[in-house]
This record gives sequence, C-alpha cells and structure tokens, in this order.
Amino acid sequence: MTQFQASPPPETLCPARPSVKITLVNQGFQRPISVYLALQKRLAAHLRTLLKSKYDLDIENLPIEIPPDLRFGELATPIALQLARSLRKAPKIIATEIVESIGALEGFAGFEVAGAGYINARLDRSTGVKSIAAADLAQHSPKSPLHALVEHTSINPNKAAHIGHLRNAILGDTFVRLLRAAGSKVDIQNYIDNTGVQVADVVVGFLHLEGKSLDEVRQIVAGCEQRAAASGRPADAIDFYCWDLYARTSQWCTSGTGEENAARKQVRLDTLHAIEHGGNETAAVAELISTAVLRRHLETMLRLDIEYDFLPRESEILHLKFWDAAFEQLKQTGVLYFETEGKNKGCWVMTRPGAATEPVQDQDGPKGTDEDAKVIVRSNGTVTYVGKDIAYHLWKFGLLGKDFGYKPFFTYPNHECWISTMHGEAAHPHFGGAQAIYNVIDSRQSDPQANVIQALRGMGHTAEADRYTHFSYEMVALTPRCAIDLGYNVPEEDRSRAYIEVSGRKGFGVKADDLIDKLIAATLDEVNKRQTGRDQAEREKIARQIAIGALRYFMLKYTRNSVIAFDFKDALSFEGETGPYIQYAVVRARNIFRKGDTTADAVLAEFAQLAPDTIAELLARVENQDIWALWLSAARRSLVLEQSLTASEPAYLAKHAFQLAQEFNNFYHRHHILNEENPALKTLLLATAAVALRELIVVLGWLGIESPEAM
RNA sequence: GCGCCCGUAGCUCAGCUGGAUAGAGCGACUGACUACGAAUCAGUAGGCCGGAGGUUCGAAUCCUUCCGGGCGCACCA
Repeated sequence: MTQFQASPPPETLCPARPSVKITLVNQGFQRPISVYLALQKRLAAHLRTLLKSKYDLDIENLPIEIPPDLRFGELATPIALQLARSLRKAPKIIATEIVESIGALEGFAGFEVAGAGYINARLDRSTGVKSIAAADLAQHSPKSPLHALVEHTSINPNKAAHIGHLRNAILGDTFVRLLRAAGSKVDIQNYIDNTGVQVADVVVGFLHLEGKSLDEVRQIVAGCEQRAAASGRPADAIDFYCWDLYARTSQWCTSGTGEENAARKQVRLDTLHAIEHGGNETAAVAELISTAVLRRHLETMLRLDIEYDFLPRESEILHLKFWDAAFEQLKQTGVLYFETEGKNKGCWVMTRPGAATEPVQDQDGPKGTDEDAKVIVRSNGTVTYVGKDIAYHLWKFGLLGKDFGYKPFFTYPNHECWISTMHGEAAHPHFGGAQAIYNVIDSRQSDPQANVIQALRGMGHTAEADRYTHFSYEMVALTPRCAIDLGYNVPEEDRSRAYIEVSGRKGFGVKADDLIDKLIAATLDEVNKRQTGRDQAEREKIARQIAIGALRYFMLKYTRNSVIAFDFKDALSFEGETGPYIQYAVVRARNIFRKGDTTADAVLAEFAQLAPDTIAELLARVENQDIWALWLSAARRSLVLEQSLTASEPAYLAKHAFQLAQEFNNFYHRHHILNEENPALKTLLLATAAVALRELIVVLGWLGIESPEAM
C-alpha cells in the first residue's frame, strides 16, 4: 500500500486474533454474566431500534463480531454490508448514516465506519477494565434449568485402560465440569458391560487356557492386589494381567484347525451364555474378574481427578428385566413391528433413521418389507444390544417405570460412588430421570446411537430425543513409529500410514497407567532440576500436577472430530502448546505477587481506587495496547464457555486457556512490573497480572488441570 | 453399494451460525538470562486452504461434483 512506510504503525503492536463471532443462541444453559456478552447485547438492542426507526427494518439476528485486530475496535458489525441490497445503497453510505445517528451508548466510547462498510465500536476502556476487574464471573446463581446425565469411560471390565479410554474419560469429565460451571446439576455415570463377549473372553482364558478353578482365580486376583499394593506398580495389578490373557485368548479363539476353531468358538459362546444367565461358577469368575478390573479402572481415572456417581451394570439390566418393560412400550407405540417376510422373517424390527422418511404404506407383499430394517428381537426370541440400550435409555429419562437396586462401591474423598445391584440398600440416592443426557462414545458407534434416538422419537418422546446428545469423538491411534518403538510387529504395508488403530483384542496399544507413570517420571526429572529447595513430597506433588496437566491438555487440545495419532514425543512435551506452558504462566504470575509481597486481591482493591481518567490515559498509550488486549481476552471466559457448551467442544476452552497464557507471557516480558516507577502504571500492571492469574486458574480448573504453586 | 468424518505451512492441528491481511505449536534458521525463574520471549523462512464448478457485495467456511484417506453399515456383543 504505502511505499514510504518507514516504521511499523503502532497498531501492529496489538496481537492479531482471528475474527470471532458471538452467538446469541442459548440451548438451555444458563447464561453466565459476562462483560463481553452484556456489551454485545446492549449494542445489538441499540442498533435494532435504530434500524427500525430509520429504515423500518426488523433484524432478528444482528451480527456482532469481535474484529480480528484491535485497530478495528472491540466490537464490529457488518450489518451495512448485508443491507446494501435491500436498501439499494452502497454499504459505506448505509454505515455512515447509521454511525451519524447512533448517539451515545453506555460503555462505548465511539463508533466509526471502516473498510467496505463495517461499523466498528470502541469501548470506554476505563469502565471496561473496572468492570472486568470487579466481575466475579464464577458467581452465577447455582440453580439450573436442566438436570443432566453424562455417561463416559464405559470400559469393558476385562483389561487395563488404554489411551483411547483416556480420551473418552478426559473429554467426559471436562464436559461435566463445564456443565457444572454453567450451573447445571450433573450426574456422572460409567456404564459397565460386565456380561459381554470381552469379559467372556478373559473368563475363557482363565478357565480353559490356564485351566484355573474359581478358587484359583480368586487367589490370582488377591495375589495381584498384594503385589501391586507392595510395589506400587500398575504392571503387577490384575488389569495388566488380564490385558495379556485377553490378547492370548482372542488369538486362541480365532486360530486352530477348522474343527478346533469351531470348538473354541463354541466354548466362548457357552461361556457368554453362562455369564448372562448367572448363578453358576463361570458367572462367579466373571463377576470376580470384572469387579476387580473395574476397581482398577476407577483407581486409574482417579489419578486424573476423574470421579463417578453411579455405575449401572449390564447384568442388572438383564436380570431386572428392563427389556420386558421396554418391549411392551415399543410394541404399543408401533415402533417395533413383527416381520413376516424376507430375510428378517420372525423378528421384531424397527425402521432405521436414514431409511424411508415415512413408513411406506405399500400394499402388502414382498415389496412392502423393509429388508434394511434393524432387528431388535431375533427370531429365536432373544434381544439385541440396541434393544437393551433402548431400555436403558428409557430408564435414563425416567420413562421405563423400573429402577436399579443401589449399593455403595467406591469411596472418594468427598463422596460415594454407587453401583447397580439386584436388591440394594433401602437408603440410596436417586439416579436416572434426567432431562438431558450426554453419551461420550466414539464416533464408530454413531449408528447404534442413532437407532436409540430414533426409537425414543418414534415412541413420542421427542423432547427427550432432542436432548439426547451423542458426544462423539474420533479414536486415538498410534503412529507407526510409536508402534514400532513399543515393540509391535508392524506389517510393511502399514508403515507408511498416518496412524494405526489400537486394539485391545490384539493387545496392541499404550496402557493408561504406563503413560501416566512415564509422564510423572519425566516431570519429576524436570522438577528435581529446578526445585532443589523443596522436599521430596512437595516435588512429587508438583510433578504429578504437571504430568496430569500435560495429559489432560494433550487430550483436550484436539477437536473431537480429529483422530489423534499418538506419539510419546508429543505427549511427553512440556513446551509450546501444552498444559505445563499454561501452568507455568500461572506460576510466573504468582511469583510476581510473592516477590512484590502483596496479593492479587489487595492489588485489585487498590486498582478500584484508581481514577478513570488515569486508567484511560495509560490504556491509550501506544506501548500499552497489549495490556488492553489482555484484559479483553480475560473478559471472554464465559463467552467461550457458552460456545464450548453449545458446540459440546471442550477444545474451545483449552485453546482459550492457551491463548490467555500466551498473551500473559508476552505481557510479562514486555513490562517490568515490580520495577515500574510510575505508581499508577504499576497498579495497572499488577491488576493486569491479577486478572490474568484469576482467569487462568478458573479456566484450568474447568479443564481439570491444577495450578501448581511452583514448577 | 449406502452413511458419517477428514483433506489448511515440512509435521501435528486451530480457524465456532460466510466477513477485514488465513493462525498456532513442533521442526529449521537468527537473536534475548546482572530484571518477576529461559518449562519463556522476539524475529526469519515456509500456504493456488485436495481439484473443478456454483451461490454471494464477499467463500478455507455454504451447495454440487470429482479425487485421496479413515470409520461404520449382522438376528455378533
């Protein structure tokens, strides 16, 4: 543009941000107080009345965005561009007309036309900064319109948890924290399929491959418990033992000569049926193993600060005959019908979601049969997985008319986790009957999930179907390099692929506890180098906080639809876009107050006494634009929370935390806060650090990441 | 064959109801520790946003189509 641009314009000092849109959609979440949201709403309302009186226009969704750069102001609208056609005027002329008659608006310093016809709004910086400093954004009213139920983790209780399960649990646990931050009451469930083929496989392993009796299995479990307790090594525990046994059994079941293979498959099937039926030695082994492994899963997740309220089990869904109650309802509402023709003859079936939009009212005959229908009850009278899932989800919404028995299972520091049982304790909390449910299940299960939703809708439960969210995410895979490093035999044709799917069946994957141990060891190394003045217990605590922060952030920074190609190099990194980077920003901010012998609260109290004119003058200076930008970022917390919730995307908040940390680190380098000689400026700098610190701690907390005192 | 997801810098990913000059991290190359700790910061290089059409004042974003990759589509659980 200009050829004589000797020095960069002052505007380039402010960090450029992508243009961000503000949505007004509220999907049943409580809207938190936010400086940004309040100003946006005020501006939108003001412009709407202006457009009505000036042009007689009713604009429902008036677009207001956060411009990509501070030199365009703090809020902007492209409304003039949109109106150009209907008003048959150039956008710039419309924008000018609007700005000329816009008048004064509380909180705003002025408006101007820019670019092709944008209307940019500038905030009154001193009042903006004061309200951000004062806003205790965590203080929403605690009552919530929606009682939510989040189901996550749901690992088959037959082997150790792996990194894929970690993504599930961390996503689910973080989403719970976000819902609670927005004021919702949330129950956390972890569904336990203790009667499926996976458990059956391990039971086959114990009984047939290893030839153990129930008593011997009991001894193995007890031995594992003792060894693991003594050594503190997860590798000694029962879930690791089962990991290998499961892989061996899977191999056994799918190998052998034709005759042998058939016999082995039959053994597996018989075992499965014995477990489902219950009341026999095989079922007792299954119960023993699945319960011991489940306990290990809860311990593993507790290392990541992940807890549960209730563990509904498949065995109770079977034995309490949830399906019978659901079957009646499904027949009465016509969702299920008995097929008399075609390949599904003799089955109870339902139409699939994608299929014919209207039930085809064909003439009876071969053409009227829906060959693509989903079988719910087999011709032999047994129910399929989807059928049981429909029953379970009717219970979740309180529509089944039956309930579990409940007994305590696992004690957390602050509460009890309950498990389903046939005949439970008389006094117990009530689960189920939620208004909104979120199922954290990987995207491979979207078809069965859609079937359940379809069934609910067909039964007339449309409100429930609308509040049923399949919180889907892509899998965690291994890079070929990582797989080779772990010692797996990777076929030549797979080595050029971007990633290879993990498989519990093949025993191919990275175990959760192993990864956590590696992370803690690596962080402890770093802490030992830096924290020479602290005792061992303190160092270990810090190392654990950093390791968990690294792991949780690693799993949260990817959006749900992206496949994570796992590599130890990335997961063990503590630099750049990582949890420790954000935690380090917190530690630096804390150190300022420690060295300055003051506190964030004291600083903010002092800041409140500063004259508005003084603040306005300081924030207008060219060299202080980054400070104002940091305040604006800090003010975006509840805005981002809302976007995160409506999109069911925790990654938005993870990115926000990182950006905030990045801006703070930049600010930290540019301004020598404690040495600042101008007292007013020093107060402003300290207040900036205080607000950044407050925001970082809160957002990290929402992500389930602790803020260490030192690192 | 049908359905869903993905394709943006050397690599890994953001870019959220279409909007101003497409952004990070890693890796590479230059610099900055006598300041509140360098797990940090500043800078340089690196992009026909898979291809082609279309809608629009305006497209990485919406539509169509093709190409490439992944995952699902059982009376299994």
